[in-house]
Amino acid sequence: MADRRDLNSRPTLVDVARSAGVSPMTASRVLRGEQTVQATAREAVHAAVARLGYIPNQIAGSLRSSRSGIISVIVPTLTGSVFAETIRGISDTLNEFDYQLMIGESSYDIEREEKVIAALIQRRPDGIIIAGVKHTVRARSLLQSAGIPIAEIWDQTTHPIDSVVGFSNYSAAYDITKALFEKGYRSFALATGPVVPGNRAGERTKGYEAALRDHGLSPGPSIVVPYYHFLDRSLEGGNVVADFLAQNPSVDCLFCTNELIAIGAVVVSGRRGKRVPQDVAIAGFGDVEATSIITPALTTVRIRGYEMGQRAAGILARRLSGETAEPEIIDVGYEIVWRDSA
Amino acid sequence: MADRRDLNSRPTLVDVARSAGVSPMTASRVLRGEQTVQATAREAVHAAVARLGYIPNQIAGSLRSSRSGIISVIVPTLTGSVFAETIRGISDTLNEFDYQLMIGESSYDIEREEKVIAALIQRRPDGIIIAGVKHTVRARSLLQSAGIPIAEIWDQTTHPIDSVVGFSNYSAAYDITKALFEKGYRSFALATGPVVPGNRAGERTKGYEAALRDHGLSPGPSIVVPYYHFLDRSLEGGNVVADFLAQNPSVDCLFCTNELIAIGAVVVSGRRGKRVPQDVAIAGFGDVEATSIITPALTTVRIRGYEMGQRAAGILARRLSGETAEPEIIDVGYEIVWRDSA
DNA sequence: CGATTTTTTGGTATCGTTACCTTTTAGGCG
DNA sequence: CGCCTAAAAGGTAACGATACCAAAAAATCG
Repeated sequence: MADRRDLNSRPTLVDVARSAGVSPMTASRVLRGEQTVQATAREAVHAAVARLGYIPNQIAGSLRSSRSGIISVIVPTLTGSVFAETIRGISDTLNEFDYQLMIGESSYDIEREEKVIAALIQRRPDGIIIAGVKHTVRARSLLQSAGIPIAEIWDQTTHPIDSVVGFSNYSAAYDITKALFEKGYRSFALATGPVVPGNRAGERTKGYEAALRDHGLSPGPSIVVPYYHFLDRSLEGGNVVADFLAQNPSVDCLFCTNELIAIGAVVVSGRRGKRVPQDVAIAGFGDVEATSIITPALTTVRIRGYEMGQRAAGILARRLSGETAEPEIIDVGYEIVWRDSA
Repeated sequence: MADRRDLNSRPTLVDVARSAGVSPMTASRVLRGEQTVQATAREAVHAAVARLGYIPNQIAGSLRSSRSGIISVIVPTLTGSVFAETIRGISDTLNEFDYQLMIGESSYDIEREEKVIAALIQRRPDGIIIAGVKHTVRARSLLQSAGIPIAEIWDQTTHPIDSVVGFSNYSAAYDITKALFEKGYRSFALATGPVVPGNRAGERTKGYEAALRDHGLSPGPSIVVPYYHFLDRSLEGGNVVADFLAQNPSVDCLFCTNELIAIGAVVVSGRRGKRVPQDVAIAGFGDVEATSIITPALTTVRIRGYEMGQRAAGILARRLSGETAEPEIIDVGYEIVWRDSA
């Protein structure tokens, strides 16, 4: 006996309508929850749906209505909880509005980001949330001409594509560096992820350097940690930074532009017998959950990752429902959190 | 002046074809990389695409070809790195095959999981990867009748829906408990996430209890930590477990069915002056990155999360390319990792 | 109770691609 | 050089839903 599933494929809305004794349009209205259908017809349709095991084909619906119900999110990485928090914020908010999330990873590389954007736009998302404000020229133009609301997050910029929900990475780095100076540290060093002018690590580095300059210090030694070493099981990033500190024994305060680097540095330094903050103070940037479990606990800049996701998703949802029409620029700020490492 | 974007909307493949002086079918072939098009035509199409800024509408393509290029993934949570590793494995593998990821969160709730499955299936994914083997009846039937390859991961089962890539949570818990017994511990306690018969926490609990029984011990006291406290910034889960340990001072070995609970327990216990493992040994389950940064480092069961994602994605990709037709059952195993906490 | 308005329902065309089949063109060969 | 086969290009219809408009049914009213 032949396989049923191959012969008669999935039922369509037309099958449901026929089985319910109504027109396809009426069935469609019932399934979309329109309130203009008589109770009897409505029940007949629901019964037919159950009887046939009908599952709407949203691809067809999307094509006709040009609404896909998809929001695309592009983040540098899914590793670690830095952006996971943001994605949770987006996801929690979007669930209320029946949008689905489609996630792309740019791997901290704007060329790759461009490819990801191109791939995602072909799926005609109703909106895009993208981490960062630094993109390739073509990526910008792809986003701009997509004709959908865009929210750039995790940064501020004077030239937004559309809406922005972020904070000033420059100011945050400036402020914590200044605060560390005021606390008495004088010999600074920097550990950062790869710097490209305009990216987050770059902005933070500039803020750090400006704060030192404004207080009469020159930027101390610095080290770049590749992103895939930010925090791996082997603590390779931490080792690299600890080596760097060993080579620069006069440094009394290490600022890390990235929380995962700071965590690695604290843990490895501690294991090598360096006392934090007595021998060297360490400050981070980001305040992820893992920060709370290490000893000493990390002095850092708290970033509102979940909130940025939530608000960006809210902006898109409101734009898409027609509730608002204007782009929004939101600064969620940041907060310096003093703990034990500096 | 009216907004251009509203008047002349996006160019379509027909526009590209006209502009290139070929038929839509030829243009379509070029864009899909079919090798049966003459070089001159191919170049003309590419030129037209660039000229018009054409972006393919994959929704239309999907409808016609009934291939969406989407793989749906359903995980209990995006929080923490437990499933993030798996998602990375999936994402890395899928990128090679031009599939996009669509992620749903079930929040450790099979009723919610059912809703998520229903929502995702309407988008007609080409395959589904789902964490866990315990589903509602309707969820199972939805998955089964979807007519697409399914991979259940993170578990083993005697009644797979289709393919399975996992390990035996029961055996893993049994083995580590037995090993702890052999190390000399005699007074056990359990900290677990919510247990539902058949879920991962339940299987691990059963393995733990069976091992104790087989060695002549009765299961000691136990405590359930709600999943949203697994590891939050406030270490609430850790506090709850530390309180529990304080009330049960005779316990010499705590087994946690969840790595995040174990991390919280180790950190909070340490801060409260309890010596681990001298006063109480603690063992975890999962071996996430955060495990490597706490003191004492955690004795645990290493789970191959990344590998499970990779292999599940590989299975689907091979099924979809027609390379294989049969479901695969893969046991990726596990490994007991002795560190300092037990 | 008939005319008019309002509410429900239905018919038709269409979204933008690609499957499938046919026609045209190029290539191979005695 | 013509015939036959293979390769390339094109025409048409269809995927399954919904937008839009028209028709039918029900409700309202003088």
